[in-house]
This record gives sequence, C-alpha cells and structure tokens, in this order.
Amino acid sequence: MKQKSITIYDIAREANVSSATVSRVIAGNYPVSEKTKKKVFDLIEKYDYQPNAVARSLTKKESKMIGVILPDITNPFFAQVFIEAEKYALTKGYTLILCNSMNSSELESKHLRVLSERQVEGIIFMGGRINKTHPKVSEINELKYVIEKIPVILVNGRMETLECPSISTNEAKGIELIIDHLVKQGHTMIGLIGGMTGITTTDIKVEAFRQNLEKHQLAAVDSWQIYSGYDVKRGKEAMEEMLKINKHNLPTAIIGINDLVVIGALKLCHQKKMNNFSFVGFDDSELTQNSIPEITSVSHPYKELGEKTVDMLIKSKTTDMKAENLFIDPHLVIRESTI
Amino acid sequence: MKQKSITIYDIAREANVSSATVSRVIAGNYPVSEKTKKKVFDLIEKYDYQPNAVARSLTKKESKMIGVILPDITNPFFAQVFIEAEKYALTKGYTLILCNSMNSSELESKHLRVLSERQVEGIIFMGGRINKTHPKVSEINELKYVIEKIPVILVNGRMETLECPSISTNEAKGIELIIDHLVKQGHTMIGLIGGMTGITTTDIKVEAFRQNLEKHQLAAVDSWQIYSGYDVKRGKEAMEEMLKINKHNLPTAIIGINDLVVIGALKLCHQKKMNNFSFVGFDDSELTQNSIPEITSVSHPYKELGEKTVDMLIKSKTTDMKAENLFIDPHLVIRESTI
DNA sequence: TCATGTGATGTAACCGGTTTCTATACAATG
DNA sequence: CATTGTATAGAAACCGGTTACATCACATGA
Repeated sequence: MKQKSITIYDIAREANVSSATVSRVIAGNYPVSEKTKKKVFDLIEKYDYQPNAVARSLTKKESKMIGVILPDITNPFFAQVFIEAEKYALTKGYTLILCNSMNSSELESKHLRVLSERQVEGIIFMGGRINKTHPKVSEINELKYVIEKIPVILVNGRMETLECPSISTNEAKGIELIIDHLVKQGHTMIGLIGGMTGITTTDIKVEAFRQNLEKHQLAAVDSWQIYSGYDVKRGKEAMEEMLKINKHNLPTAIIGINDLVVIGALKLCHQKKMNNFSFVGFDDSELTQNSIPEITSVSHPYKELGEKTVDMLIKSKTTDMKAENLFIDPHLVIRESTI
Repeated sequence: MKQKSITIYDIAREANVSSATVSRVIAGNYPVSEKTKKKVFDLIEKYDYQPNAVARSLTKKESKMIGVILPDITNPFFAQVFIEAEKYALTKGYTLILCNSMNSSELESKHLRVLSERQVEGIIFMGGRINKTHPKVSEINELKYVIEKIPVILVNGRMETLECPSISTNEAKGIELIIDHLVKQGHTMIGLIGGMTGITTTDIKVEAFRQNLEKHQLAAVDSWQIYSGYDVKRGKEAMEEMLKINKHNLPTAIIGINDLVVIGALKLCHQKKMNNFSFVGFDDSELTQNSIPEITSVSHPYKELGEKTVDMLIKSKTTDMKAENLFIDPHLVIRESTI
C-alpha cells in the first residue's frame, strides 16, 4: 500500500556506475574517485536512499540483531538492563529484539525458535527459570541446542546443568554491603525474608547472609530467615509470619530478597502500626524511591550488565566464547528505611 | 564461530527434489504428492531445518517485523501495551522491535531510520512528544516522511500537525468514571493535579474534568487545578501548592493526572500527617497496588490497545489506512484511597 | 484417437545488496 | 619502450529463499 523504495540499482543507473561502485561508496572501504563519490552521495541525498538491511543481512550473513529473552519487561530489573543494552547496541549498529516469556517455557521455546530463524547473532537470556531444581529438562535441551548454533549469554542466572557464559551481579557482595551498613547503624539482630530455596539467586543471597552474620559474630536465628517468594503479597505473608513466630524475639532490621517483598512487609507493618523496623531491599527499583519510607536498596550494575553482555555477544562472532562467569559488584543506595 | 546452518537446498538435494518443491511443502499452498511431502518433512525433522527468515523476507518483501517506538519501557503504561502487542503479534507471525527514545528526538529519528532500513512493515509510536506545542518541527517532518513510506499508528497520542491514524484510551471517559465515582462517594469538592498544559493528554483530561464537574453542578475552583508535571516529585510539589494556596478551602478528593503524581501527593500528605483526602490516579500501574493506601485508578484497555494496533498495522498491508482516530473506553479500579 | 485439463515437479529469474575476479587506463620503473 | 604496479570500475556470482513459467505424465471427454 505504500510506495516501493529505491534500491542501489536506481542510484547506480542514475549515476552511470555499477551497483558495485555504489556499494563501495557507501561502505567506504574501497578506493573510489572523488568525482564518482560525490555523484553517488548527491543522489543518495537527493532520494534519501536507505540501504535495505534485510538484503544486506542476507549477503553479509550478519543480521546485526540480538535477541533478548526475559520473563517480563514490567520487572524493573529486566527493563533497566534492557535499556542499557539497547542504548549500547545502537551505537554498535545492533538492534535488539525483546521477547517476554511470561515465565512460560512454551513461550521461551517459541521465542528461541523465532530468534534463531531470524538469524540473530546472539541471545541475551535473563532470569530464565533454569536452575538445578528446574522441572523441565526439555527446555534445557532446547536451549542447549540453540547454544550450539547461536551464542547465548545468561544475565543474573546460572545453569548448573549447562555450560553457558554468564554475566551477573555479585549478589553475595550486595548482601555484604547491606550487613556492613546495618551493623554500622548498630543493628545486631537481622532477618531475611522472601525468595525460594533452590532458586540460584536466592541461594546465593542466603548463603552470603549467613556468612556475613558470622563475619560480624552475630547470631543467625533460624526463624529470622523466612522463604516466601518474590512479590508484594509474599512479602506481606513473610512479614506476618515473622511477627507471629518471633513474637518476643524480633530482629530490628529486615532484608528483603527484593524490593517488592519489602514493599509488602512495609504494608503489613503499616497496618499493624509497627514502624520500628529497618528495611533493606534489593534491585534499587523505582519503587524504593516512591514508597513511604523510601527504601535502602542494593543497586545492580545495570549499565555494565547491559554493555558487557552486548560486547561479549559481538565479540563472540570472531572469538570463540569461553563459558566464563563474570561477576560485577553492585552498590548500596541508602535511604530513609535504614536511618 | 558457530556452525553454518543447513538450507533449503540441502534438504532438496537429499530428497532428490528441487528447492521449489521443498518450499512448496513448507508453505503448503501448492499440490505436492504425499510421498514427496513425507520425504521432505522427514528430512526437515531429521536436520531440524529452520527456514532463513532473512532470505524469506527479502524475496517476499515482507519482513514480518513491526517497530515500536516509545519514550521509556520502564513506564508501566508503555510496558503493558507492549506486552499485549507482542503477545498478539507472535500469534500472527510478527516480531516486534522495541526502541526506547528516552524522550530524545535525536534518538527517535535514529530509531525511525533503523526501523525503516530494516524494512519493518509498520511502526507503533507511543507517547511521542509530538503535539501542538512541540518545539521541533524537524522531528515532525522526519516522522511525516516515514509515514509516507511505512504505516505508523499513534497510541495514546495525537498529532494536530499531522494526519496519522491513532488508537487511544478514551481519557475523557476515564475522567467521567472518576468523577461519577467520587460524587457517589459524597464528594463535592474535587481537585486535579499534575500534567502540563499543551500536552494533548493533559488537555483532554482537564477539559473532561471541567465538563464533568459541570454535569454534576459542582464548583470548578480554579486553584484546585494545578499543573505540575508527570512524576512523583511533581506530584509532591503540586500537593504542596494545593495545601498552601487553598489553606482554608481545600477539596476533599484529588485526581492525579497519573499514578506517579498521586504517589507524590500521598507522600507529602503522609509527611504532613494529613490523611483526610481521597485520591484517584490514572494508568492503574502496579504502583497503585503497592502503595499505602492502595490507589483507585483508571485502567487503560491495554489488551485492546495492543491488539488493535497490531491488527491495524497488519491490515494496512492490504488496505489503505484511513487516518482515523479510534478510542477505547477504560475502566475504573476502586481501591482503598477512595473509601 | 486426439485435444484438453490437471497434478506434480523442475528451471530459472528475482529480491537488493556484497564481493571476488577481471579489465582498463595510466603512472612509474628499469 | 616494455614491464610492472596501482587506482578505478564493471561483470557476475552469491546469499537462501519464492514463484512465474515450462514441462511432462496421465486422465478425461469428444
């Protein structure tokens, strides 16, 4: 329904040169006389000629596209990494294709397939549910199969069952920052709520939690660590349980596995009119600044995560990618909830 | 660095047929003998042959890609529409390319160009800063130029300077729902904060605000309507001003131009220990459920916005698109902040 | 029996670029 | 002057599909 666009041949014809010459003028990687160059550039401008990226992809066998598969772009963590990756990719001539898997392995597979058919040069895989307790082996196989053909990088996710390069926030370091801060504030009784055992990122945090309590010679009270999940509702539930089972022996500071959990806990405390806890979240999402009180939280190295991932993918075109696991340190943003 | 994939010719050779036949088997739009079909399908399965979408795009002159340009995927409104659009597009064989413009017209132009070169079949343009007070005419021209070549649809944005089809939430209706609800709750003194005059979506809401007050024969007190902006900070500022200039004549219910503004206003009221206002937001973002109190808000017809937009774009391939402006009614989600 | 229609398949052109190979003109070198 | 090198440019193949057109075998109907 729209007019057909002009091609390299149209330019060539009007300039009385061959398409090869026009191609060379554009690429600028081959000697072309100044006169011809000018003639071609003038025509390109005159018609606002835009090279057809699809045709170029086909001949050059490089699509200049990178796929991004994540559970849900609504999650501020994924959104932030994506934005940084996109910004960076653009400067490198790459385009990102975002795929929301909505935590469905079926969708994940479908997206994997589409991306592969579209000849993406690499796939960024975030927060997939692949971990040692993952129920569906089929999915891992699917991914494994793709990895053999397309470079895949995991962001903040590890796969015990599969060799795959990854880039992650050093979450253990994040927990260390939190506990150091809380101790400096005078806290000696610290709890941890949310998350699920078996999920890599939770396991790492819990492990770091215990180690750092020990480092400061603080008691690791078992009932002060409550698994529940990752959303606001779970946070509320966890806090409810915390209050119930520790009625007479409560921690003074509580770390949430992520910001949402803290929001939930805060809500419960507000309802119960208990405003005597310090809270720390994880992810430093916008929520932390919009809640009352504003929440101290660990901020991921978003920019590095995004850029390094894209870089590794681009590099993997020429260098064989080692299945290395890169960790980047986060930092702590201190707000009202811990002062 | 990865192995080359197999092509339709590989399949054809091993099946002792021509590539045309394989193509026909896959397309299934042409009679092929059962025997040949089976032979080909078996080989496709054996090698897990995946057609090269780039090559297909080139010959068929249809990329099956749609571009999406929006200011910032972090904004829950855009994210939600995107998710719905993507979900739907996938079922139709289309892939979306998300572009964050970060409110920079430079980036907008760059993305427009990239998308055009990639031969996208259409562009979904959300929340662009194009309106009657828009300072940069160059940008409009850029967009205008693209529109001549690629179908563009605006989502929740209108352009006075440019004929372009659009799909929008009926925001006036949203305001009507709010005011009807507040009146039913007994409110007779209603304020409106946030937004900016000159921005289409604000103008529409303000206009509807006044009309609906009139409908209920309520006073439209000038100082109860305060422009400020769109984020939490602006909301706080607006509320501060509201309290200052209306010290002895305050509204009892306050409508925010969006949810963020309400969050800001709530924060201020919390600081000032003034918990006697009813608040209503707009967008029904997750924030509304996570704040204290939970906020009554107008929910956009996300699913319809996403699906209808994709549908229109697909249809525009065969039918010439009228520059029509479609409106879809939102609904009101009632929460603690107005009871 | 011959003309015609139909099903199944192959051939080759095409999509819009890039790139290898080749050719030409001209300058520099011996 | 013959030889070699270099700058410039074209011809043609190629990327991996799709499809218009051609072909052929066989069935049908006059």
